[in-house]
Amino acid sequence: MTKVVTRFAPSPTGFLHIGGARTALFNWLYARRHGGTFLLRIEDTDRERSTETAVTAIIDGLRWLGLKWDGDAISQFARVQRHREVAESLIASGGAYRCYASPEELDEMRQQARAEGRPMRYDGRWRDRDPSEAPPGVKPVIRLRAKQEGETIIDDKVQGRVALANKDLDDLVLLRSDGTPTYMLAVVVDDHDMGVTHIIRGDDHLTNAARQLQIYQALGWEAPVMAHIPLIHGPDGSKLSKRHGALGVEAYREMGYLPAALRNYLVRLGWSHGDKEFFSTEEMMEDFDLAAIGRSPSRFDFAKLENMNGHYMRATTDAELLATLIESLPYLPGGPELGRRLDPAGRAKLAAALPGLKERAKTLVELVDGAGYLFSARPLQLDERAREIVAQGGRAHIAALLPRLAAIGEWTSPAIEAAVRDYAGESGAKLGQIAQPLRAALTGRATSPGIFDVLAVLGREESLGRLSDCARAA
RNA sequence: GCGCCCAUCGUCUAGCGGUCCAGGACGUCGCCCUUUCACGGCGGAGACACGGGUUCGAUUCCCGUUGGGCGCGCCA
Repeated sequence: MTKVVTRFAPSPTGFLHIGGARTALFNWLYARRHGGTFLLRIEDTDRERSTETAVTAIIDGLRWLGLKWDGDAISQFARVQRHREVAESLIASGGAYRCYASPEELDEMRQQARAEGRPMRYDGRWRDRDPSEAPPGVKPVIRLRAKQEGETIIDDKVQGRVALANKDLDDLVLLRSDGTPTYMLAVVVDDHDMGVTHIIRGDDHLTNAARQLQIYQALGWEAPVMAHIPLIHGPDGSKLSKRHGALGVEAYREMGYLPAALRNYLVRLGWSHGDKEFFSTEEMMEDFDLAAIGRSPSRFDFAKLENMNGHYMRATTDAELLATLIESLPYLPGGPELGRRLDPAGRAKLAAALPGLKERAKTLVELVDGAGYLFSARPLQLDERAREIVAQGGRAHIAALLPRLAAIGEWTSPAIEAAVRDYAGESGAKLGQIAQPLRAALTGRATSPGIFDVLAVLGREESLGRLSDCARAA
C-alpha cells in the first residue's frame, strides 16, 4: 500500500476562510490518520490577484489552528516551466492542440450560446485545423483535445459515483497565450509531481474534477482518489458571506476562540462519529474517515462554537490557560491594555483569579473582560442607579462580611471566595453568589439588580474609598 | 438556461427496510442549585420538505415536484 499524501491548495487572494480551514483540517487529519504526508501548495498562478499578504495570512492561520504541513509550502507559480513542458508534451502526443481563436471570437461564441439558451462551449474550431492556417500575430493558447463521446466518471469517496457527459465538457485551455498554465493544468501536474494520493476539497470543484480526470487520462497518469466535501453555508443557508462567518481564521482568534475548540467544532461540521461531540486531537485522528462525511452542506453556528469553546476553556488547566491568554493578548480587544498591567504582581493576581474567571467565560475575550476588576482604578465611580440604591440601604449579612474582606486585602476571586466561605460557615449563605457581585462592584460595571444590592451595602456600611484602600493596601 | 450535488428538530447531526409515536449536541423554555452572572443537575417543547411508486413493511430504495447549493472563463 502506498503512503497517503494529501494537500491543501489555497489561492492567496484573501484570508484563510472557515471553509478553507475545514478543508485543511480534513486533509491534515486524513494524512495523520494514515501515517501519511500533508502538503501545502499556494496556488498563485494568477499574478493579478495573488498577494504576499494573503500568503502570510494563510500560513499564520494554519499555524494558529495547529495544522502543521510537511516540508516547505510550494509555490505553484514557481513551477510554470514544468507546466509549460507538460502542455507541450501533450501537443506532441496529440492530446492537445494550439488554438488561435481571438477573444472576440470566443465572445461571439458565448453570446450565441446565451442566445440559444445553452452553456458556452468552445466549438473546437482549431481542433483539427493545420497550424499553418494560423493568423499572423496571434499568440495561441493550448487546448486539451477532450473526448467528445461517452462520459467521464468520478468515483468520489464522498459524493459517490458521479458521471458527466463528455459533450458537456469542452476543450479547456491548458496554457494561456502568455505561456502561463491555467488552474486545470497546474493542479493536475502539481498533484501528480507531488505524489498526492488523495484530493480532499470543496465540492465546488466537483465538475472540475471531471475535466481534470480528462487531463490525467490524456497524460496517461493515474488520478488520485477524490473526496469532494460539501460547502459551509451562512446561517440563512445561502453562500457564506462576510456578514455571516466568512471571516479569516484570524478573526476567530480575535474573538477569543481556542484553536482546539475551533478544530473540534469544524470537524463536526459535515462529519460525525455516532453521537460523539468532543474529540481530542488524538481521537480525531483515530476516528476520522472519508466515509462518514455527509453530503449535505452545513451552516455555521456561532452559538455552538461558543459553547464548545467554553467547555475547552474550563477543561484547560489554569497554567496552560494563563499562558494561552497571555500569548493571545495582542489579538484580543482590550488585551494589550491588560497586558500592560501584567508585571509580576499583576500576573500573580491574574493567575490567582483565573479559576473563578474561567468558570464564567466562554471566550478569551470574556476572560479579559472579567479580569478588568483586578486592575481598575480605585476609588470606583458609582453611576446614578447605584447611588440611588446605595441611598436605600442593603443587606446586613454582607455588611457583616466587610471586615473580613477588608482584612484579606487580596482582591482575587479565590481570596474573596475564601473569605465568603469563611463567613458563609456562620451565616448559612452560599458562596460564589456573593463573591462575583463584589468583584463586579469593584469594577464599576455593575449591571444586575443583585449587584446593586451589594453596592448598596458597601455604600452604607463602609465608604467605597475605604474599601478601595483595603484592596490596594494589603 | 444547461449540467451536477443536496434535503431528519431553529442549527450540527445519529439513523444505512422493521429495534423510530425517530436518538445525541447547541440553542430555547421550565424547575433545582443560587441574594447576581456563569457552571452544574433535572425536565419540556421541537424534525423525517411534498407527491407517487417498490415492499408484508419505508426516515431509510426508485421516480417526480418543490426548495437550496455548486459549476458552465486565456479565475482559482
